[in-house]
Amino acid sequence: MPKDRTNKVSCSNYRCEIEITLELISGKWKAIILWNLGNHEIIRFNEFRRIIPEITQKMLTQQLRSLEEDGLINRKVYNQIPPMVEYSLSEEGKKLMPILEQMDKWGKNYVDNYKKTKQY
Amino acid sequence: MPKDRTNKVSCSNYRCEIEITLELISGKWKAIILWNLGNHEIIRFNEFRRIIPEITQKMLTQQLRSLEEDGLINRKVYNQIPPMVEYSLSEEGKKLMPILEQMDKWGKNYVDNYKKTKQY
DNA sequence: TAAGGTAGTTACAAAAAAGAAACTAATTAA
DNA sequence: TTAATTAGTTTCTTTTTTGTAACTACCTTA
Repeated sequence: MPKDRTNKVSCSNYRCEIEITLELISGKWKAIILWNLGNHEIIRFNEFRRIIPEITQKMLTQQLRSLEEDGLINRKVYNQIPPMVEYSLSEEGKKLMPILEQMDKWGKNYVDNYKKTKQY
Repeated sequence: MPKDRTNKVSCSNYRCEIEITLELISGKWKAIILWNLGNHEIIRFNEFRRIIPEITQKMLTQQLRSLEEDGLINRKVYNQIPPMVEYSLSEEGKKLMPILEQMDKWGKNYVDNYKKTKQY
């Protein structure tokens, strides 16, 4: 009869806020968007399209709106023609950057260790 | 004419290993699986099913295999009847734990700041 | 007068992820 | 001999995510 090792976990039940955090930055584009905002301070809509050429307008709008709704980025609209909209990290968004940096480091190290056996 | 702020980003092009890291832990179950392994050392297949009751057998196998293939967890099979299979974090997987911890902390703080306005 | 730049929206289609339910094999215990 | 336990597999369906392509409005420049 196996010992029960499922005693204590450091979050309520077995779930935790990792899932929330992960959800906010998951998907094909959100992390790239946040990361670029972390490095550029302010990025406009079409600047994003130049920085991330593969993203479609639809996905870009969708992801930006979602990030805004979640309070990770700010959207500042200048009421002028031609339109000008500036995106930037919110305070909460800025607090995410150390995590993204760690993920970047971990990923680089992982690729170094595994590039012999796996392809990306 | 707007200034071009898209000069330097701290990874090749605009993409970076964040995407790789994120891919490895994304999905509905992987982070929970890793987090629990970080807290329990060893977990058997059916133990996982008790810890995470909502997961189906199919998803559990699928995610465990994927994590194993990516080198984040170890799968140790004891050739006996009834079968016994022990899952644990690999060295690379262990290195992920500080990131998950930070994500947990960030998420908790985020929920504190935003629970007034948003529901989860 | 037509093209180009701004920041989008809309409808539809394809692909990927997740879930439901039934099935497997070997052994032991009742 | 029937049920329970282990660790899964398989097929099919639903849901979610992502992509394609065309369209909008307003103004400036050629």
